[in-house]
Amino acid sequence: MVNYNDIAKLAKVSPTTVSHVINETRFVMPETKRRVLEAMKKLKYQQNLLARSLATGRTHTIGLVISDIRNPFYPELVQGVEELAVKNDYNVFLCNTDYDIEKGLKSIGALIKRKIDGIIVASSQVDSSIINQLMDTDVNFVLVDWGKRNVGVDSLYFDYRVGIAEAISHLVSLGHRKIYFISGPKTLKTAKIRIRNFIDAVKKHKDSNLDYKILEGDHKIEGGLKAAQKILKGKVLPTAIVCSNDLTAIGAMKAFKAGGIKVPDDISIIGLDNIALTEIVSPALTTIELERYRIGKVAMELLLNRIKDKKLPKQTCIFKTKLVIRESTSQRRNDN
Amino acid sequence: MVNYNDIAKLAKVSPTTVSHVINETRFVMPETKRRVLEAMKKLKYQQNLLARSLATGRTHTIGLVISDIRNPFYPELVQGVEELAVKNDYNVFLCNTDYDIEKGLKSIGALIKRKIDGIIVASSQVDSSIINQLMDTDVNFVLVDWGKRNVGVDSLYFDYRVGIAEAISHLVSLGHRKIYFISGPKTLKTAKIRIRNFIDAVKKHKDSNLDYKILEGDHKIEGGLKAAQKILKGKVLPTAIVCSNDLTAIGAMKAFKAGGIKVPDDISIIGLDNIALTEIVSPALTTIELERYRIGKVAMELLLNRIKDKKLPKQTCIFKTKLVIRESTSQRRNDN
DNA sequence: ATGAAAGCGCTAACAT
DNA sequence: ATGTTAGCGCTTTCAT
Repeated sequence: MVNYNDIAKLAKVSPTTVSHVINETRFVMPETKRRVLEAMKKLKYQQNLLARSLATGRTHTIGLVISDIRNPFYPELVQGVEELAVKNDYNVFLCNTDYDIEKGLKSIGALIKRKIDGIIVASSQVDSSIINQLMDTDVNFVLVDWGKRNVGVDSLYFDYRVGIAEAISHLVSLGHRKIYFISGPKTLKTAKIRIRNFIDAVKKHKDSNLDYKILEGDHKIEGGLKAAQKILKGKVLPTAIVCSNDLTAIGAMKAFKAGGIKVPDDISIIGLDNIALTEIVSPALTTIELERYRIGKVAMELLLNRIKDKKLPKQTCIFKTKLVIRESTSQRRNDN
Repeated sequence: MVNYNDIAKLAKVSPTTVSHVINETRFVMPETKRRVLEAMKKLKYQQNLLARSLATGRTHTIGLVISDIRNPFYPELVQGVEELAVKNDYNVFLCNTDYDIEKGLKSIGALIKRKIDGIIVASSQVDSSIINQLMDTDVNFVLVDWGKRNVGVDSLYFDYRVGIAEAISHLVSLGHRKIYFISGPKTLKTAKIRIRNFIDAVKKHKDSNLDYKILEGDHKIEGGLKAAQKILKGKVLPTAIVCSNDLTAIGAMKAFKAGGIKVPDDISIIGLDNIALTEIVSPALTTIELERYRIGKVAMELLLNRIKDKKLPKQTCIFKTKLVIRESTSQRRNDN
C-alpha cells in the first residue's frame, strides 16, 4: 500500500507537502506540486480515507436507517438522500431494520462505531429506546416521519391532515355520505395519526351528516383485501372508502372486483402515498401524494447543516400532502 | 472521546489488555477482565472501528453499486445483500449510478478510498472501463448480471434462455404462431442477450412455422406503450407478445386496453422479471421469474468467500429463470 | 498473565 | 515555501 512517505521520497519533499498538495490546503510551488502529482501517478496512489478520518474526526459518511427497502415507500426517499449525499462527497450506509426495533438499535450502534457523521432514521418503528440511544451518544441525527412531534430534535413530517381533508371534501362534493376508512396497523404511530386526521376531517363536515366507520388493515395488500371483504358482508355498503396507504387501497379494489362491485361506479376508493403503482392499476387510483424524494433530500440537507454546526437550533420540516385525483373516485350513484 | 488509555488507567491495566478483553484474543484473568469491563461501562466506551480498520487493514464494509433503487429490479437484490452482510457484521455502502458510467466510476473510486473489503457491482451499465478500474486496484469484487461471461471474475448471471424458451413453448402450445418481442434499449448488454434468447427459442420451433418480429422498447412503461401502439397500427396483429421486462409488458397492456384490444382474449402477453406489480395488474401478468433476492444473497456469499481467501478460484453462478403463468396468456382465438 | 512500544496512513500545529 | 513531529485509537509483536 503506497502512502505519503513513498510519494514524498519519490518527489523529494516531505509528507506534509504531499498532504498539502492533495488537499490544496496551503501554497506549494508549482514545480514542487508537479513533482508530487507525478509521483502519485507513477505510484498509482490511492488515498486512504480511513486514516484521514481518524486524524480529522470526520468520515464524510452517514447512515440511513429504514424499515424495508422492498416497501415502495422507501426507494425514492433513499434516492433523495443518496443523491444529495454524493453531491457533497458523502457515502451512505444503508440499514434495513426489517421492522424490528432490536435490529434498529443494533444498526445504529454499528453506525456510531463506524463514526458516521450523522444518521437519518426513517424507520417507521422508532420508539423511545431508539431516541435514547441517539441522544446518549450525541451523534448527529434526523428523524423522518416519526410519530411524535416537538421533542427538540431535527425532524421531518408529512402533514397528512391537509391531504386527508382534501380527500374527504372531494368525496363529499361527489355526493358521498357514507365513508369508511381502512387503517394501518395500530402499532404504527403514523397509522394512528392518519386515523385521527381522517376522523377530524369527517367531523369538519358535520353539516353534511357523514356516516363513517374504521376498519383495521396492515398497510399491505392482504389487509386491504380482507377489510374490504368484511365490508362486503355488511348490509349497507359505504359509497366511498379512504385507505391508510395505497397498498391497502389496491387490496380493497381487488376484493371489490372479485365481489362484482365496480370501482368507481359502485364505490369510490382513495389511497395514500402515491406510489408508482397507483398510475398503473386500473382504474388508476385517486390518492394522497407524499413527496418521498423531497423529504429524503431535505432530510439530508438538515443533516448536512447539523453536521456543519452542532449549535444550530433544531429544525422541524412539515411536508404538505395533497390529493391527486385519478379514476377511482366518481359521483355517487343515485340508487346507492 | 474515550479510548483504550482511559479505560486502561481506570482499570489499572495496560491498553493491550483492554484490547484483548474486547477482542477476546488472549487469556485475561477473570478479575482483570471484570475491572476492564466495568471501566468500559463506567466511561460509556464506544469502540472506534476506523482505528481498528486502519490497524488491521479490514473494514468489514462493502460497497453495493446499482443503477437506480427506484427501479423495481433492485430492492429485493439490495435486501438480499444487506441481510447477509449484517448477519456477518458487515455494513454496506449503497451507491446509485443513475445509469451513468461516469458516476459509476466515481462511486467505485470513492469506495476504494474508503477501503471497503469488497464491491458488488449490480449496475446494468457496466462496461470495460469499470472492469478495468476494478482490476487495476485489485479490490475484491463480484459482478451481478453483467452482459459478458467467462472473463475470470466472480460473477452471477440469470439464464434468461430457459425462461424465455418456456415462454415460447407455452405460447406455441396455446396455438400462437405470430409472436412479437418488445426489447429493452439495445445499449444494454442484458437486453441484447434477451433478444438473442428470444430468437433462439423461436428458431427451436421451426416446425410450427413461427412468425416473429422485434420492436425496441426502453425497459420502462412508456417504451412498452409506444411499441404496442406501433403494433396496433400494423395490418395483422400478432396473437402474442413477449416483453423484455415487466414494465414494458405493462405499458403494452395499457396501450392495448386503450385500443380496445383485450388481454388475453385478443392478444397474450408475457413479461420478464416477476416484479410485485405483475400480480396486481389485471389481468395478472404471465411472466418469467428472476430470483432477485437470492442473487443478491449469493452475490454477498461469493464476496465473503473472496474476502476470506483471495486465492480462491473465480466463481460463476447461473440462476435459472422460469415461467410463471398467470392470466395474461390464453388460447389463441380461432378467428385471429 | 500482562505490558511496552511500534506502526497503520493521515493531519495539523509549530518550526524554520 | 517547506519540514519536523506529535498525535488520531487501535492492533500486534516481542518482552517479561
